[in-house]
Amino acid sequence: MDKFILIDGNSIIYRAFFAMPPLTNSKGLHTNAVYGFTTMLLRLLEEHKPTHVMVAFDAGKVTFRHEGYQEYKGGREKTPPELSEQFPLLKELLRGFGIAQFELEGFEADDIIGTLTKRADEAGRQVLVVSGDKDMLQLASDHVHIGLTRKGVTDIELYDPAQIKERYGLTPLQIIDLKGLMGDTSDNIPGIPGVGEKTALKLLHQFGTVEDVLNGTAELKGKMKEKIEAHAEDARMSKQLATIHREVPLEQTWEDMQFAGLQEETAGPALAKLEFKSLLERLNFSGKVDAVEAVPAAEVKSTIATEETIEDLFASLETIDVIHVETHGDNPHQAELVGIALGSSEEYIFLSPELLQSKAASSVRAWLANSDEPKRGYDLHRVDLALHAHGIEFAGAAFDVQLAAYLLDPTESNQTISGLTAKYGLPSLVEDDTVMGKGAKYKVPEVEVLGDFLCRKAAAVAAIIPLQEKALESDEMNSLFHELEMPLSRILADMEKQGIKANTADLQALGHEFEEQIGRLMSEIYRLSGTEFNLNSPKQLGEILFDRLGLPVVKKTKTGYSTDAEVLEKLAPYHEVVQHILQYRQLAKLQSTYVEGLLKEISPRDGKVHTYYRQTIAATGRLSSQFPNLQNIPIRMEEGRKIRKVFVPSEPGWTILAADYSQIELRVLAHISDDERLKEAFVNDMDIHTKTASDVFGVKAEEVDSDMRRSAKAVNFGIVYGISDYGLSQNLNITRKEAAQFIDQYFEVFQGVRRYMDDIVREARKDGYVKTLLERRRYLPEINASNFNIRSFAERTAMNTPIQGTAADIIKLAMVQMDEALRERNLNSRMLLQVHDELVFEVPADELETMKELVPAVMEKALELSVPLKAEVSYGENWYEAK
DNA sequence: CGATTCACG
DNA sequence: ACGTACGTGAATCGA
Repeated sequence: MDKFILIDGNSIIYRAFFAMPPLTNSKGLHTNAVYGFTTMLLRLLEEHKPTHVMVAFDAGKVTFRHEGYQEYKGGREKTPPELSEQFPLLKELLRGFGIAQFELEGFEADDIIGTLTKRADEAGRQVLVVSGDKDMLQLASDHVHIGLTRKGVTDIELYDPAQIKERYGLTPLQIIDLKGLMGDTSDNIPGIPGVGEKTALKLLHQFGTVEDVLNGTAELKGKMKEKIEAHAEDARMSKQLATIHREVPLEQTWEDMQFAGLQEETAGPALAKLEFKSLLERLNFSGKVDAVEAVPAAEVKSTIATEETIEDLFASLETIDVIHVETHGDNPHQAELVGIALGSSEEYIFLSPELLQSKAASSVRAWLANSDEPKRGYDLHRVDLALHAHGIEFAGAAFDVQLAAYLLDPTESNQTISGLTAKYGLPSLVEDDTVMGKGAKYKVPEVEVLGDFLCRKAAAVAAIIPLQEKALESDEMNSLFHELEMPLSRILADMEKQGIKANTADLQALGHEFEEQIGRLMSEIYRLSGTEFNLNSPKQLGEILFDRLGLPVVKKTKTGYSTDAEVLEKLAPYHEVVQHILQYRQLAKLQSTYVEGLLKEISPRDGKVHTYYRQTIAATGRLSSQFPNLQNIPIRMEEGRKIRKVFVPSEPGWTILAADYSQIELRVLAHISDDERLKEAFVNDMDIHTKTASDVFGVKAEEVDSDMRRSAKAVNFGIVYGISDYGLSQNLNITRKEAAQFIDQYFEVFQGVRRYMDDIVREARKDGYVKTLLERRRYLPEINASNFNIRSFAERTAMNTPIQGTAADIIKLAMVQMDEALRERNLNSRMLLQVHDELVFEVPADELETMKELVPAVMEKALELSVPLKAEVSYGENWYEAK
């Protein structure tokens, strides 16, 4: 016999949300309510083995109930965004489960269920209704049983008419009268004030219905009588509101609810996507996305090559397009090679580093170096550098799984191969740590284990690729990936291998200068504070300044007194020592990070520093630089700027040439906001801060003084960062109110910018992500957070990311085009560094004139915007001179 | 290993 | 009322 289960979706997900502790997936999406719902659902399916299941949802904001009573559900708190974002997740999961979902514009879930149960009564079908709402009891009959959640969601109490009688002494229909008298605060149904469940039950036992109670008030006396007579109309209306509508125009039929049991192929991926690992296990589902495409780990064929077998093995592989090179060590220029696996789909061979270096593997090395042999793998940029460091050339990177993962979600922190197999529901991979250990315990296992492990990694990469290709296609990032990031990855590797020459002797000399000054400052500070202590310890410094010297506390940190530069500036007038501490801090930073730090990074082999650009870190699409960081070499302060003198050309007679974009972020903003005033400023190549000041303060450009320009500059920065009055007030040291006025005036003038800021936040709320001009995306799961701070942060990010990210897109384009231009013209000049809006080259004397024109020209036409891009070029004997 | 500070765009 | 400007990496201290 058929068994039907009808679930009140809204009611249950609400219950689940408040019953479950907070739970978020790796993307930051809340999943606790869906989780609670799912556990309840699975239990129902197991216990009742239904043949038909349906989940009903409310649809539309205004229901017919509002027509008679505007305040219906009025007092109710707005659905928390942490819950709202779970509705789409639940609906997708139900699709994966093959469970019908009904909704009807203008009606609530209980009306749909009311209608279906009436039909069930008429047709004699056995139905179970599941809800968290007691109102549902009014639907009970011999055919219709009601399951109400009890504490939490998985515990369900079943009611038939007999049990309702036992519990309340009422018939199912009298449940409506009960609510008519009591009301319901959660739905803003008034009822009769002062009448709770006890009184209402007594009245109903005595009279029967609301109408009978109202007609029979003569039999009552005292306060009770007065209250009921005064609120008779409320009671009638409340009863009406509590009555479930049982005749809605529902087109779906019983057939539409058929449930054939959970299918692993669809339910598994749905659960995997939500990261409900415990439920996958409970159901014994692997959670793989597609049984056909997935490579069962057990089927990977791995062969360990030896000097004797490598030639034959290599030749016997039909196609080789996947490689996995395992390296060890953070700095790819110094990384050890652990092993290499190559092959395709399910068949791989493994080579030890020794074998790869040996004469026997020369054809493998030739294949690696051949750019016409496309290679797909994980973090090929690192592979390229690590192999290069061991004298093995690498070319032909065609698909980098890490880079694709970064584009698909640049904030994903676990972009490892095993993280990706989990994300895509592929057969799981043993963690690196498990096989090799980590930190001091790191140990390469014996070759059989290692070879098998690396071949499995390669097979996992092969399985991930088609899924990423699909995702890149649907997110419209094919061109960004294949035409920008992949080519750039090779260019970065070239720049890093090339390196930039650093003059060790000059750097050491500078270090001696700093050393001397630091020594003087230290003794002076100790003398003035009357004691010796560890100046590098903010904790000890705080004790000296605030406890011993009694200076006023300006700001505190989580752990104690704050002693940062901003605080010290404010303390300077109180005590002579503070100025010295500021100077000490500055020099100590230069000494430890830029002199000592840089000296450690100069390669003894070629006297150069080889940084490593990370292409998959910054959430906005920027690069970052490590070992050493060459994107934060001092420039703002003269003492620090001297560090730049040690960066020199690597060939005698050559020149360092640098070109930087002028105001690229504000130009990007002018383009994407389409603000007429801002565009006009750039079309006419005006000084943007002066222009902003003159517009905002309403004075002529000539009348803008340095203070006004400074304020305007701060506002422009604020705009790019996603402005807030608080941030601006901090920066300009003015009150929040004044800052707010500034911002208002700015938006009054630059109305297109205001519109952009409003639109982009709205877009982020709607889509859950923002995009750059080249379709790079960044998800902002916190854009709907209820916490003000968290939400505000996401809103500023929504405003800033398209600007910073598009600027990053543009300079990356310029780098790819610059690389082509150098090749086309057979130039020997080399691109060495990128510093977000600046490119640094070394240029032979006979190419200087060409490069002075070429570099800015390429940068300026990298991407056409509605305003011109401007690049300014300079050159000299070292990086300091190229200013 | 987290917190603090500070260098850059 | 809420209390942060956006994006990074490196050095140092101290639990």
